[in-house]
Amino acid sequence: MIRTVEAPQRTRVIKAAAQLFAARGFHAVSMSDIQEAVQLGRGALYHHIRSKEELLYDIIHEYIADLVEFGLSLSRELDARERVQILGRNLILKIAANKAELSVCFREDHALTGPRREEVVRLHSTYQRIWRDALVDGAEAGVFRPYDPIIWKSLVGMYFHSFRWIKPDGGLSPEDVAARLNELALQALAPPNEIHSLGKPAEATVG
Amino acid sequence: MIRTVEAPQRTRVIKAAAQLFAARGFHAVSMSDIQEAVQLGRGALYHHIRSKEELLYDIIHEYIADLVEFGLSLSRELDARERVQILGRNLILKIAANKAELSVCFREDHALTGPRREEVVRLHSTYQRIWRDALVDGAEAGVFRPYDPIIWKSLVGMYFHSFRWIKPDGGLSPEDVAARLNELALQALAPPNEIHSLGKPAEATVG
DNA sequence: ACGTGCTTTGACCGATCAATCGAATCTTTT
DNA sequence: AAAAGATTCGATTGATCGGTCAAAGCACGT
Repeated sequence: MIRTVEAPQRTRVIKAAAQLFAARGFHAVSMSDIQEAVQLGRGALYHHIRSKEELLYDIIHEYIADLVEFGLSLSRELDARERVQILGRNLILKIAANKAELSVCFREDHALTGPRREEVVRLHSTYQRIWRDALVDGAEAGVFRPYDPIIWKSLVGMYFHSFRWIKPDGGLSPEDVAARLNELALQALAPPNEIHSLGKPAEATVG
Repeated sequence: MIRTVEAPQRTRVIKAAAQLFAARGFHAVSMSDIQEAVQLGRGALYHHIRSKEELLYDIIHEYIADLVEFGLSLSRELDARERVQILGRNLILKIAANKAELSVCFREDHALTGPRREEVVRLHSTYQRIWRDALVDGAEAGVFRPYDPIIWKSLVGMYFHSFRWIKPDGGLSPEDVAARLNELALQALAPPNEIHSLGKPAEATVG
């Protein structure tokens, strides 16, 4: 058989597993399901991964680490409103582009145990702190309402939750979805009883 | 042994199962775990329930049906802003009062199969439609920005997501949490470039 | 004392789980 | 062509899964 530059098996396994985990949940997917999806024997499958849980860890870690990396690369010099828009746009585009993987990130993280779980929890809170910093800075600059942890959790949750209903190839492009969510968030964040133009949509690129 | 009016075993089983399902996820909890939690033998446990999945269904159905019932009881004559506040308050209070059960409602519904799954999906979309109607009515009345399904999904998702971080007995009372979320939502919903007083917090009681 | 009906027990069932292993096969290098 | 390394296979392991069953325990009315 002619070997084209097809994706290495390990990548195939990870991608197939992510789809299955997202659709049915980690514990509802058996290794036999995965082996059937990638058309490999039992031994071949375990030649590419160490265990079922590590397979889950690899999926989750890769994508959360990616979000964190992007967030940390943002300069705190930027206007808080712009920062929120850039963060929001990046998050929504990532979710739309890798729906299964990020669904797993947000829904199946509790299936991890021990050090793997701790590491993911750490990354998760690091990412949320990035958002929190933007809200705090914006409050101090007077462009956002006073910082409130409830608002913080709610707003981030609103973005996160989009993995449940986003249709990557639906009528509305992910760019549009991100823009509308950002507009909603910025209006919600504005100091009460104050009008201010919402500022042009962020033009920053997403890694 | 003196038989006081202790909760019937079935209720104990359902409550314990809800805690376990919420903490670890449906498929990660074995019947042995539940039997250990309620201190019953295998047979006694199955004397009170029909199957593991029906146990999950009972938990989910009861609480979603409760939300739907409350929502349907709301008169469409009410001002849309007030309706959103009443719906939001009811939802948050229910989540705070029954965190485990509602976490299961929102996170473990995909573990159901067949007709049970369909029924829960039906209830779920009925409840979301109640919210949608409020947004549509508010838009027509001019008190909300034009209706947009993305805003609809995002707002409802924001309320839903609170089950992840709410602490029922934390420093902030569920009433306060609901009030703040409602204020955030109403400001987000207001027509852009318009000031208007947000209206007094709803005083309606919650069933 | 006796029977009746609800509740509990724990051994037990077949199915399925994640993971292992030695051997076979294919690819690449020498 | 021969050796070396990477990849695949599928039978197999022991543990655990959800669920069943016949028999026993128990409270209570008669």
